[in-house]
This record gives sequence, structure tokens and C-alpha cells, in this order.
Amino acid sequence: MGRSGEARDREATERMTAQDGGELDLQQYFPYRLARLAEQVSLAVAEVYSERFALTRQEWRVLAILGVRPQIATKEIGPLTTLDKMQVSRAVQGLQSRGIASRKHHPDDRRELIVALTPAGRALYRKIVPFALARETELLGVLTAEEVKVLDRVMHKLSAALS
Amino acid sequence: MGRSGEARDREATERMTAQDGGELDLQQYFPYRLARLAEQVSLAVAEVYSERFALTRQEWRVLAILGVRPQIATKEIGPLTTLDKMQVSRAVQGLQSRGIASRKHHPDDRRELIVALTPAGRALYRKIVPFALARETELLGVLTAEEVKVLDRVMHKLSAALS
DNA sequence: AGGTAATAGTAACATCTGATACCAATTGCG
DNA sequence: CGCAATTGGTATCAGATGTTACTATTACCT
Repeated sequence: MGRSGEARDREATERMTAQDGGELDLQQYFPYRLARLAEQVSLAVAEVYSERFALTRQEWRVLAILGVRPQIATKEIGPLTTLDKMQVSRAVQGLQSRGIASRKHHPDDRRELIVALTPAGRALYRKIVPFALARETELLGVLTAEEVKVLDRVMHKLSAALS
Repeated sequence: MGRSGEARDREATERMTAQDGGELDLQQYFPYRLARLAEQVSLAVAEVYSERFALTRQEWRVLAILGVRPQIATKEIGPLTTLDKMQVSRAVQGLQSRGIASRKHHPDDRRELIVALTPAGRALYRKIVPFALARETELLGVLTAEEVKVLDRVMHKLSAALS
């Protein structure tokens, strides 16, 4: 006889968190563990763009978008990178000041700025991306195919639950 | 005939990342997705301690430790919370300034400070923790027991791979 | 014991980040 | 049309965060 889904879920939650009644074990607390892991992963990836190429996290995200979407309006970058408009503004300025990106006004709406990679920026992009992809492959390599599949689904589920 | 583990892993990685050769789709890039998810989760939990009780993330972590470990030396808090000693110092000062925690010198080593919750701090802890645990339960509730189990294993594996 | 090195914690400074208000350009509506 | 409202982007300032160097206390070494 199968137990109910609810009972199974509660049991699993207890296994995850090792919680009893009214106490909280930070080491086992899922949000803490997730924050910690994301931090570790972020640091590992940052080695690629930060230590080697002196980019901030925000600049790296914008660069990643520009590599795929040349001629993008600044206002479109925010939603694609989860950065607010101030962060985008500063990141793009940072890239521009190093000759990685260039900006020009949109001809039909002179408020908007259109951002694009310079040749140097495209070269940088092509140099960094393989390292970034390698990091990801390396990381996911410690998981089985099944685990990766479940992880993918789980991340979508959690993200959706929080929107 | 079963394929090799390596082949399976590569295939899974491709499914996760939807990458072809030399391009990087930020939306599918695992480190980005993880950072984004951790951010969302962090925000959801922060509603509990930040909006309702005006604690910073660091103060909340220290409070969580103090709830379980009364009379802890400041220097032990860092490793338990993944905060550096300056962050711990400031968090503890913040808690103290609001009457949540108290400090005294270690009798045998007057460099060390021993931190403890005040009665008001213990009351606060008992008030917050149920909400924090509820948030976690709510979140993990969207997953099946099997998914939670795999997630737990995956997080351990990834964390270990990065240490 | 005496002097050097190490440790716990913090002050002080520099930098980053977030929030608000602002300017310029455009849209919409009477 | 003309003027209020909206939009894209940035300057500016306050608060948060990281880094360095410093003080006080203890440990170590000969």
C-alpha cells in the first residue's frame, strides 16, 4: 500500500532538513545551503572572468548577452540578466571604458542606447566562453545524467513556485 | 547495450545547458540559474527576518546559531555561518545594539568574546524560527520526496566538488 | 623570564551597491 | 499643436561591504 503524497513529502522534508520541532539547524537549512552552494559556484566561475579578465559579475552577464545578441537596446539587458537598470548602466559603462562594448543612440528614439561589442569585445567573448562552459561541464560532470535531469526539473519547479 | 557513464553525462549536460559549440545561453547556464534561484529563495526567506524583524542576513545567520548554541565564542561563529570575522563582528554588534545578544569576555582568554542571546533575543528567536521553517517546508513542498532526496545528494556532491 | 610571533576583535578607509531624484527625449491626450 | 505624463538613462548621495592595518592579549620559544 503506497502512502499518501503528503506523507512522503513531509518525510522527505525532514530528511533534508533534519529538523525536529521548533529548532533550526542552519547547516541543514535548505535556503542557507543553497545560498552557500550558489556562492561557491559563483566564485568558481568568477575565477574565469574576474581573475583572468578583470570583469565584474554584472559586466560578465552583460558580456554574455552581447555575445549572443549584438545590437541590443540597453533596456532589454536588464530582464535578460536579472540586473536593475542602474546595474546595467554601470556594467555597460564599465565595458565601454575598456573598449569592450560601444554605444550609440537609437536613431528613432534618442533616449535609448544601443549596445554592441567592439571587435576587441568579440575577441574577449570568444576567449572567455570556452572557459566558462568548461567550468560548467566540469561541475555537472560530478553528477549522473539522472541527477542532472532531476536538478534541472527541481530548479524550474522552485523558481516557478517563487515567481 | 548500456552506454558509458561518460556518454550519458555529456548528454545530460547538453540537456541542462542547451549549448551547442562555442556559445553560451545565459538563461540556460547552470551557474547563472543557480545564482538566480538562490537569490529568489534568499529574498523569500528574508521577508521573514528582514521585513518583519529588521534583521540583516548576517544577523539572521548569527541569531540562528545563537538559538542552538548559547554561550558561543565569537570566533566559532564564522565557520558556522560562512561569514568572515568582520561580518561576524558587525552582526553581533548589531544584535547587541538592539538588545538581542550580549557579550562578555572569556574569563581565561580576555581576547575572546562570548556571545549569548538575551531573554528578548530568545523570544525573538522563538518567534522567527517557525516562520523560517514554514518557508522552507512550503518551498520543498512543491517537490516530490524523490526530488528532495536527489537534490540533497546533488547539493552535497557539488559542494564537495568545489571545496 | 623576555621577547617575538600569533590570535581575537575592531577602527578606518576605500569601494561597491541601492535608492532617490533628476534630465532629456518622447508619447499621449485635450 | 501644447503641455502633462511616461520612458530611458544617469548623477548623486547614503548605507553596506571588503580590505588593511592596528590594539590588546596570549602563546611560543630559547
